Amino acid sequence: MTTQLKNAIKVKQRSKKKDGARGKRGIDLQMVLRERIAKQEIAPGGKLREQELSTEFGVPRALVREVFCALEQRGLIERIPNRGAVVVRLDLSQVFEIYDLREVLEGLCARLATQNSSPESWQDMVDMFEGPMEEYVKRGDYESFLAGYGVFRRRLIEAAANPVLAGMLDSIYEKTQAIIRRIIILPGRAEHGLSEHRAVLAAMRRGDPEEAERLRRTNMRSGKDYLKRYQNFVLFGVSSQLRLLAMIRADVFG
Amino acid sequence: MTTQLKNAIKVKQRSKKKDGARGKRGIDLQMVLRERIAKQEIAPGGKLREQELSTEFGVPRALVREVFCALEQRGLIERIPNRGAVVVRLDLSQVFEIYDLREVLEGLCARLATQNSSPESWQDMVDMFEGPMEEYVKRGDYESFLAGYGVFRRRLIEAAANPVLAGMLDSIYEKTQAIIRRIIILPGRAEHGLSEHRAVLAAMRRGDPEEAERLRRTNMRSGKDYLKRYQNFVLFGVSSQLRLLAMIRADVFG
DNA sequence: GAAGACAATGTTGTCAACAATAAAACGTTT
DNA sequence: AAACGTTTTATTGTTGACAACATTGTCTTC
Repeated sequence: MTTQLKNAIKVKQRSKKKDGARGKRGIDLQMVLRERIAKQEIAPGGKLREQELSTEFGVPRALVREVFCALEQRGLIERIPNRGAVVVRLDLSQVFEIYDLREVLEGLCARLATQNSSPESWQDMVDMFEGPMEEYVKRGDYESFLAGYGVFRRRLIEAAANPVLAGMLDSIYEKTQAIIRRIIILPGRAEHGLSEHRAVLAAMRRGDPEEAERLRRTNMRSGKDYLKRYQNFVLFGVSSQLRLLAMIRADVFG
Repeated sequence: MTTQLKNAIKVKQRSKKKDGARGKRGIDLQMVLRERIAKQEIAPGGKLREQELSTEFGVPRALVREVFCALEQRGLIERIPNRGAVVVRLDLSQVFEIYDLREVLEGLCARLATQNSSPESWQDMVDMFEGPMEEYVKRGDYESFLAGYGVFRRRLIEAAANPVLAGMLDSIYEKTQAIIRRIIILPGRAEHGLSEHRAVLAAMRRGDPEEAERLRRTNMRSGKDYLKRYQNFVLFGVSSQLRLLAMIRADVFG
């Protein structure tokens, strides 16, 4: 019976190095596909063929299949019986539903983050939103703005220290990423968002969790309102850019 | 090219009947396993062998594998490289994390449900919580109480009409189900819960979404507080029943 | 008698071939 | 020329065998 104990020890020692190495390829493939879907490199409704991906990435078809299973659970693709996998097409109502969810989840995230960390630790974020981010908005450099926002968001999630919450936020954020890129170019949205983020950060900087949650929620809700207002232009994309410009003029000058 | 059109029409006609029939076996297996895990028929840390399930249910091993993938995504099992799948073991901190989530999600659910339905439609629930449920609590019939609560909860989710929210609530509820069965037997918890549910229902009955959300959140939070108070007894189960009884006496008479 | 190497066993991961299905193309009939 | 049934093709779903791996038990050595 001593051998058993000994073996158990050996296992403990070995179990660490391999932990991360496993499904590596599978995770890689999943990440690539999630990115492609988020950036709409594969259009909504587009097909994903098993063999195609299998050969492209040099992984067994069974692995592609598993990745499909994971993506299906995340709600990014839909698998129909003998027809294969297609990227899900978000309709308007679903987007609003997701915004309702983001409202409460991001709110909770802000509250937890404020509770779990010292007020001073947010100073660098305050600085970022005072300086660089303001520049990005003025210049219309939305990519940099989004990148900065991404950093802020990840800091919040990390500080909240709630893995399940983190998973949920990830899974719905990637669904709306395509939409966000269209909202942010709307007239005044970036400026509005900037000041809202500053308000949230101010509450966090002074260590007020409840207020941070409340402000984050109104932030999300205003994003939803923007979407509601300009929904036609956001959803039907490039074809309506001209009409959008006309509407902006009417909105600003009218 | 007319043939193409014709075929397309044929497809539309046929596509309905088969939609639900597909992954039926897979979904079946998934449901069975989720139930077993929720009811702790498979203990936390227990192994799930692919071949074993494959033969037991008469399904191909690949299907078992897919189900495992889905369960892993839901966070019910964990798959380690070449060792197989084990039921995840919830530690205390995770349970509290999940309660934070339930607080905001069930709150949102109550708000949406109130917004989307007429106040009168909740009358039957009010009646249930006034009459039968009170009886169950008095008799200590916790199974019936839980069943009634389950009905209420499903009505809320259905009325909220937000599929993504529904999915999230399901996925975290089944994780806590085992815990809930231990909380409800705590001194005074069922009575407390009953009056809180009544308060939520009253707000819904008079069509006040914000108040319904607020009350539902305090309801969840009080559940969390109960858990925090009696955590030692809840987590370590039967072995501490005697100590629990002693504590109840101290709590009630002391 | 304990420590380490080594083979034995069972389980998962991978792969390739086959069957089932659905969409499309084709040909026939009216 | 349109409607219908049949065949063809492409793709997924399934099956079984095999390889890789981890764990356990045994054996040798000190």
